[in-house]
Amino acid sequence: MDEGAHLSGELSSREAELIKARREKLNQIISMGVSPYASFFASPEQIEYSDDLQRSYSSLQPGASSGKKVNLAGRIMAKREHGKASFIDIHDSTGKMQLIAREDVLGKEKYEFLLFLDTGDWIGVAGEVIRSKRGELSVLVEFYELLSKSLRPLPEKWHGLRDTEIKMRRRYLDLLVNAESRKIFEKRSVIIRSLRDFLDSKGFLEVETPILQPVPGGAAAKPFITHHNALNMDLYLRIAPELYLKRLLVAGFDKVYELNRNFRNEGISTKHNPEFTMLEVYQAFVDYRYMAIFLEELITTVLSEVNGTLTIEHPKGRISFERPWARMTMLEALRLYADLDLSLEMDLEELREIAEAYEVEIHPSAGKGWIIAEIFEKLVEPKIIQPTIVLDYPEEISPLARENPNAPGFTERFELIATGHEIANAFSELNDPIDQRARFLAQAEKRMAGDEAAQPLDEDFLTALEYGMPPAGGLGVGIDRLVMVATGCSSIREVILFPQLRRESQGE
RNA sequence: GGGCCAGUAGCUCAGUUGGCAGAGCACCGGACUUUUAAUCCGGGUGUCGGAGGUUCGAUUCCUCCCUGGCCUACCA
Repeated sequence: MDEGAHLSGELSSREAELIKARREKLNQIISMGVSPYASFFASPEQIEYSDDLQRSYSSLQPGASSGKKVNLAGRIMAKREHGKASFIDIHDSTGKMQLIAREDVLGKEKYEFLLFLDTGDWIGVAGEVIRSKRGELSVLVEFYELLSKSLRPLPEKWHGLRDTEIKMRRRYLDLLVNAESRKIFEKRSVIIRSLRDFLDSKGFLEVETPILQPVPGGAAAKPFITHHNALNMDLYLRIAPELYLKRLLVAGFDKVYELNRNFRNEGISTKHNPEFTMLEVYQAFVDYRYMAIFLEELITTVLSEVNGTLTIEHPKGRISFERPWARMTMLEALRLYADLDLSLEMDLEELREIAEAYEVEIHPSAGKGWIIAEIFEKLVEPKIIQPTIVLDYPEEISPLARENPNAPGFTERFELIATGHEIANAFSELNDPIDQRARFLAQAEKRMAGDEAAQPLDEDFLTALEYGMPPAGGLGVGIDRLVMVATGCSSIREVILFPQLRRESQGE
């Protein structure tokens, strides 16, 4: 026995008793010759949804009968027994519908069997749409069929399921009883559909590139490693699809995107899940300034569609995504938010001291650009609550971005920061194969110096670049983060259906 | 990795300055033909996260462990 007993299958006596009672009912049902797991109830087009019924019969008066017979299927969520007439709430995917069961309609035997069923059981019913005397739209049950017997008790109906551990480990229970949780994932679906619609309407091609990559590139992160037996080679779960999408630019696709799952073998937190969803978009012949406008349009379109407004009530305050968003360079942001005047002209030592003074830890191999970015991330990023385009990231930490001709040592790169987090990242893509090789070699030096996340040289990618990649803007949007912003959630686990958790302890 | 907080019935939560463990919902039995957190009557179902320790006695105090949350670090 261990702390996870209630989750890991060993049962305390109370739970065992509840389950035992339901199993006994199950046996009783079987012995009556009734299938507890019927294969089907009706064809899909014959089954109504509860919210459709609510709309269609909105004018039906209390106490009135519609004369219309419908089929409905759902899960029993509540029973109110009143002797010879009872009320049963069932939930389908769209919401709740009340069933009215009457002994004089069903006959004694069928009536009693219906009430013998438990909350959690799935049933299909047929009957007339009526409105009860108290005004609740209902189906007067004339026929029903048990579709699936539930063998475990549901969480409480009024408070729902609060325990965050059970919510995440048994997300189906959370979604089953907590409408707010369901709403988050419905919104997530709307967001993703809206992103696709937007990109498709702009003529982008949706593509799929390898998740198993021989060289994990396109971002600075530690990868998961796996092995292909037949080829006898190690492969990496991608940390980003970037280098493959750029190969497609070389190929001549000038507008491509991939909604992709990335995998990074790093810490788990309220902002990090080992696998997360990213949208990457590449468009030829544009630069990062264009991508900033593109991003504004993309995000505002999606937010309007999902929320009907560009204002979001967030734990960190009211956020407005009205355009145009603030724009500033990283150095300007450091001046504005941290009152720090930094530049690449300063000595490395001086920058190190400033970092130390603000308790910003830096990697021993970090150069000036990296240190400036570190200071920005620790001191400034959390303070940027309203959407802000932060421009010109140091070249040292941007090995795939084009250098900014107006700001030596910096690149044409921006991130969208909001609610104190990075939401999106974009640059004018580096398409010079000679420069790209040099950047990779600089990364290799960092790797030698102990920076595990430094980007490895991808010879095959360089070969592609040598054939000629058109100038292009690239954009990555963290979809989980975007959903967090759109739904006002402050933990990434709330917007991922099955977030990664520690394995349940097996006990001692 | 470090700090703080939490874990009590199937669920949501009280509580015990160390002395037989509590409520609501759910569940079981009964009444009820219009309820909707139905109501009424009766029933408490538990290894108080786990293992040790202190004690006449530990769910309560101590130590360690497990799991989760928040903060922090890491994730440039």
